[in-house]
Amino acid sequence: MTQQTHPDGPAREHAADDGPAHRYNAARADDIERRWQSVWADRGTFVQPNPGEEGFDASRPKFYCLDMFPYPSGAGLHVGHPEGYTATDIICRYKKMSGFNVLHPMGWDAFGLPAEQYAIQTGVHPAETTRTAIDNFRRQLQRFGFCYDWSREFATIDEDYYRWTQWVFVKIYGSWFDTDAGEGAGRARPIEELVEEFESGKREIRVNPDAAEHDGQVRSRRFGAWASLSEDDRRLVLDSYRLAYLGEQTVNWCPKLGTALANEEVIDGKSERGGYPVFRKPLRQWMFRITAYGTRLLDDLPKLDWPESTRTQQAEWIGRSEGAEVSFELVDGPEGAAGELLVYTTRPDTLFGATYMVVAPEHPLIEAHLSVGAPGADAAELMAYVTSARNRTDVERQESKEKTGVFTGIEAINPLTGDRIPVWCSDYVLMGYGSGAIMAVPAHDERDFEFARAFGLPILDVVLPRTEAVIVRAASVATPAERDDRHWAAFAADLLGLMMSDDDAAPSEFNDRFDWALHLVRTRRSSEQVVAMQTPGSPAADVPGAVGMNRGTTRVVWLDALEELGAATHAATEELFAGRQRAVNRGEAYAAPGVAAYSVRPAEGACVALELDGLATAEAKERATSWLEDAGLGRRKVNYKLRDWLFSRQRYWGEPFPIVFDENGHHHAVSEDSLPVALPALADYQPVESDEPVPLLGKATDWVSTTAGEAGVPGLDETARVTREVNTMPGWAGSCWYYLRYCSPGAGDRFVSLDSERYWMLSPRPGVTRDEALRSGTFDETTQQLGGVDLYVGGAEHAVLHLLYARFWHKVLFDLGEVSTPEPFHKMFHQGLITSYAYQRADRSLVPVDEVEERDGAHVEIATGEHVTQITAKMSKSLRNVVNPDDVIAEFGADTFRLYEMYMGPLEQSKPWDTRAIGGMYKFLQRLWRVVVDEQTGELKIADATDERLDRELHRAVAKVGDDIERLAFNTAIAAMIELVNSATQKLGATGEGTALTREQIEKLALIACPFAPHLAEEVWAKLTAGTDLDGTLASERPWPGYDPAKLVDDEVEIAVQLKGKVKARVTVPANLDQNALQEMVLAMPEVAALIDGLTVRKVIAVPGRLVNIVAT
RNA sequence: GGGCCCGUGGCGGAAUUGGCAGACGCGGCGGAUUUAAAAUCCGCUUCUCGGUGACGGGAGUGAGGGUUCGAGUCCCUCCGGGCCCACCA
Repeated sequence: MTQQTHPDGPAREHAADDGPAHRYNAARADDIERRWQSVWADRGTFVQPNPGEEGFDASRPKFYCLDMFPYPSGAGLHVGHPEGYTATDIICRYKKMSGFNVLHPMGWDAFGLPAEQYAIQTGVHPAETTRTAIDNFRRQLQRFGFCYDWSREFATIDEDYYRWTQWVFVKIYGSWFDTDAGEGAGRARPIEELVEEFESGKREIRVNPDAAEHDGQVRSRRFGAWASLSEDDRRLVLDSYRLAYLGEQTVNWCPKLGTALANEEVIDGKSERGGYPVFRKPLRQWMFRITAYGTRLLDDLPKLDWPESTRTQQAEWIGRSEGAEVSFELVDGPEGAAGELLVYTTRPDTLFGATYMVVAPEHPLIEAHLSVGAPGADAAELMAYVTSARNRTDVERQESKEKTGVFTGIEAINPLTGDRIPVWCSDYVLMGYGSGAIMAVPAHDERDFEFARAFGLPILDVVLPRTEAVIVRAASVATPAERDDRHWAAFAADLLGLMMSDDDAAPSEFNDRFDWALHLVRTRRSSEQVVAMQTPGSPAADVPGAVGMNRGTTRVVWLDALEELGAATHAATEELFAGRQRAVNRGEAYAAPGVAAYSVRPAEGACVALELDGLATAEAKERATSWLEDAGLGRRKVNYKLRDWLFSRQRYWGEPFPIVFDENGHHHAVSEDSLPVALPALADYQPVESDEPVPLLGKATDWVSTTAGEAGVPGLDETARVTREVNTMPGWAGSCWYYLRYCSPGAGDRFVSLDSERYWMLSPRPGVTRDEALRSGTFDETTQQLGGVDLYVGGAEHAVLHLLYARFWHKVLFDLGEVSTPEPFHKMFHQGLITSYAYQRADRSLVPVDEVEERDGAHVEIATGEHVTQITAKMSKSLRNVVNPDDVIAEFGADTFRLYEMYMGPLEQSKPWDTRAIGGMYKFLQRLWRVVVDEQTGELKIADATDERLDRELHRAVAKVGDDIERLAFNTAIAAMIELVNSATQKLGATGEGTALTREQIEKLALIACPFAPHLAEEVWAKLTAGTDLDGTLASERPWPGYDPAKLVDDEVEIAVQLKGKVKARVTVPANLDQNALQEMVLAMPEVAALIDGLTVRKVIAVPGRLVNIVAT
């Protein structure tokens, strides 16, 4: 007998059994669920009025709970969608029952590449396929009985919505980032204010020095009075400040998708969508100056209640680093080019060791140099290298980390050593970061080291590794006893351990720190920081006098030190004792006594001497930077990995830009009241696969070519010919602000109504009244919270995409006074992935689930009989383990589905789908039903008398379910209800015909079950209240039930009696005993006395309610 | 290569603050009911040793060590798995 075990195996028969007339089964569930869903819809149960609207209750606190709105695809909902949606549904229902005004909306993220790709495949217009998909998604979501306020539904493709998306773009376009405003952190201001500052002379007229799209030459240009400037010059300056600008930059170009992509959309050098190759290509595109917000996006992260991993990911993506920009003088630089090469470094302290320089293939210096024939280099070779680097995809660039490069023929001068150093060209330097050029310090940078080794460039040590530094120093101070062969290793290792510890008490200067460590080692004081190494068998234990740090570094330090001092280098140690010098690389020598972290060579020809000897890295960096600034050779600089956000796509299915170009090619924003710029209905939306961007909207020639009057461009003559921008916005645009629109989806005069936005987004926090929060502006100093959506649930895959983009838009809107909070999402939660079982052969290849069966408890591939191992994998078509929610609902009902997904495990964890386990939840609901409903008659089964034990369990369940919902632990909440129902079932007796719960108890049970299985709960509630005062009320509208705290504690508790930590007995004692009384009572008990008979009691630990631990020997 | 997270029965998981490990569910085994089956209800189900049995002994949260009266939980090392980032100077 074999058994199918794969998840989507044959339908389970028990789900469709006949049974008694009123049994809870799939047919009944279907009937109940559809009936209550239409009742909720008809009554508008989950319609939440806004402030000022009829039915709005201002006395209630608010709760804004947001789901990531889905991207409606043709495939319909998969089982991952309802996981997060059920979780928020439970919370919202609970919050509503607990007296909150709950905003819980749903809508559709409907513009974007996949819909367009799908349309191209099927030949059906994306507008049509998307609408069909939305209808299907809505039907599926409504079948779950989710408590969305459907009156707030919208799709990002609605003209009424994207009109405002375009409006936000115009706002950002019309803004600049004033780095001096906003208490030093910077703030967006309207561009008109910048013009005023230029006109009045308050601000020097020059190109924005932080603008990534301009090189140093443009940046250093000087301009005359504003009134005297040409239109082109004014635009050059203003555009360099605009937060949305047209910039020629090296971008990610994906020929297969026929569009450019943002950095965030490129993963491992391939497009996030489709996995197609991506090239670097200079293109003129719409960009957002998100880099201007780098500091604020980073600084506000710790104030958010977000998963640590997501905050870390964003912080790393923003990638702030502090360093210096250093100018290197070029020897015989190309004509016309500035005679300097600017680099960015985080280690200005290693400037002594810069033995060559590298520029990116796209660096302007190369272009200029080639244009004059690249003297000093093989011009053909250089040209070939630059060309091939450009034609390589990112994948190809990353495939081999082997360093390639060409000497440019140019030389520069190291300002500290005065050495002439060569300038190379290599693609390991990226044009997009820093200045696209580096000073190479091969001794202390792994990449520079590899490059230097590959091309035979000099390597010069300038930072003495800590370990070496300590050992060298130790050798110079060691007493004869310490130099004793047996003690030397221990002595040096102890010093190392202390030097490398992160102890706060340790001095920061290398020399002081060394003395501190030396003192501790010599006095052998067992302070809190220093504990003896007690590991038997460890190397330390064999070394006399060993002292180690009880820290993570101990063992590492030890092994390092022993290796350092062991067989390999013992001879070198001997040399140190002899006071001989230690050679390093090119024959440079460290001074023997007093050697510390740094070794400095005299700076031949340098104007000022830079002394770094003995400094720790942080201090050396600081001193080097100051020196550079004093010498006029560089400046302090903060850099970000974050690049400006490429915002245009050459595709059809997206929001058109509200931008036109006049006959001079100047861009103009469309006026607010001319919005929306409607997407033209293109019949031919086939993309053109090309090496050059061919925006599809170009095909709509009538639409593209229009007049200023037609397009609604203020400041131009009505009849002036203008051309529309033919790029479209990326799929992210609509999701950047949808959570705001939900606050007032119908608002016609504003993107969101002021009052609604303030109410739903600016939450009063615990201890702060709403009025106080409003008065204090936006930031709540007391709780350090920034307001925003109270709970946002969605996948972790958006950590650096949607969640970063939305924060950026929100901050701009905040700066402009359009929204009241600096952050959009206060609390973020990621639901885990729902995976599925799959099977793996011995060679790790995968087998689809339907080709595997279970024989004698082992999984076997049917075709070959080969044993396979069960693993978990992402659901995929090829593994044939995708589960369709519609099928599951048809077989068990939505309540069972909801319960099952919530019961699988912690919400944030990824969990495998197990079709067999669904039956468990189905049976639970059947039992719950049977406990209160007579399966023969359909009448309620109401007990006359309260069973005290059962009542305690009920109160406990009420308390636990409420607590567990608050902390999003739905699995344990459900377990508590199962336990209660199981107890009640037992009370029914063997025949199942008895009664278990009183009317009041059934009420409570129905109410706590309501957030989880709302349809079943309503049905029970309706039966219960028929003919009473509450007739016609809904369970969903009732308050969350209370419980009696007195019923949570028992009079007596069973505690464990431990003897030396081992449980030896269990005794029952009164629950209210304090520690002393408990100890006395337990020790006096005969069974305990027997335990300790003949032993001496050394110590007794009594923990009331838990245990008594007796230490006796 | 770097960062983050996780290892608990045959499986999913529970143990909220360092205090009786394995709640609850799946699967499995046994029983009641039934002409029979399904469904339902009840019981058992970490491993191991001893005992016909009620029961008793021992071990046990990836491995090893540490702190503690007491460790799944805290610290260290190692092993295994997952996720994210990845030439960012």
